[in-house]
Amino acid sequence: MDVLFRMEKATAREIQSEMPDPPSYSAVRAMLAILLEKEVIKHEKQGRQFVYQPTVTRPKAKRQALRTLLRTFFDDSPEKLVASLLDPKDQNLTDEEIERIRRLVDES
Amino acid sequence: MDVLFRMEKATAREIQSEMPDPPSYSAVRAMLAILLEKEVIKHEKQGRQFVYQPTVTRPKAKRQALRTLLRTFFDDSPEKLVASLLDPKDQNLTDEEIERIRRLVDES
DNA sequence: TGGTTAATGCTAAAAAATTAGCACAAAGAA
DNA sequence: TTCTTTGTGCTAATTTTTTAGCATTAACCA
Repeated sequence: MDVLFRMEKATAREIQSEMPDPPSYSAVRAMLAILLEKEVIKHEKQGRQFVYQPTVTRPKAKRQALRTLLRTFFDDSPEKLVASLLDPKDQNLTDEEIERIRRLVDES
Repeated sequence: MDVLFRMEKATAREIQSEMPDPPSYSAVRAMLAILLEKEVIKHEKQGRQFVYQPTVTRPKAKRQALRTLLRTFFDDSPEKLVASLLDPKDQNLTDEEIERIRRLVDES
């Protein structure tokens, strides 16, 4: 699902190639069939092949992922998350990036 | 693993109770045995029962999770992540929280 | 056009995960 | 102490996932 959320749309082959420790092509297809059945993803025929994409919209998935991350690692504190972003131990932001973030926060 | 990262340590029973759509207690125990075998988690006896915890340190897992989130939903752009935090559509921060984030960014 | 490649539909087997449940032991309560 | 509760160690059965591989068909290319 991570691959699909990142790519938005992808074929079975593409999904497999983007997966870390990819299982066999058969396994990927079987999994996609399961996800289709659960209506977690949908597919549409594009020429000869199927293109898969998540059923949930990307913004919704994004909100959910953000919420889960906050809950799991940041005690539900957005501030702690930002602190992590700024911490050179966690991320490696350039001065320019930090400056852009500063402007962003100042504007709100 | 989300549960374990959030709780830091937990018994099989606790893990099960914190899981969304929890499987059977047997399944949880079986899964923990698999994770132990893969050395993804470790356990120590505490009185009569086992307390489980991830093998990877929390900071390391946190960094990894943050990187994955950035990659999956924010084009590897920390700025976009912060924008999402500030966007009332995504998160609902109080003015005070935003102010604290502003101070944080200004100080760095 | 004809041949090759590559995608899906299917099937069947193997591997892995999930489940229930029992024996045993330790902790706690009456 | 004795009884009850609760957690682990196991086992076995069921269910689910993973895998390989073949037939068929559509797209592509020389």
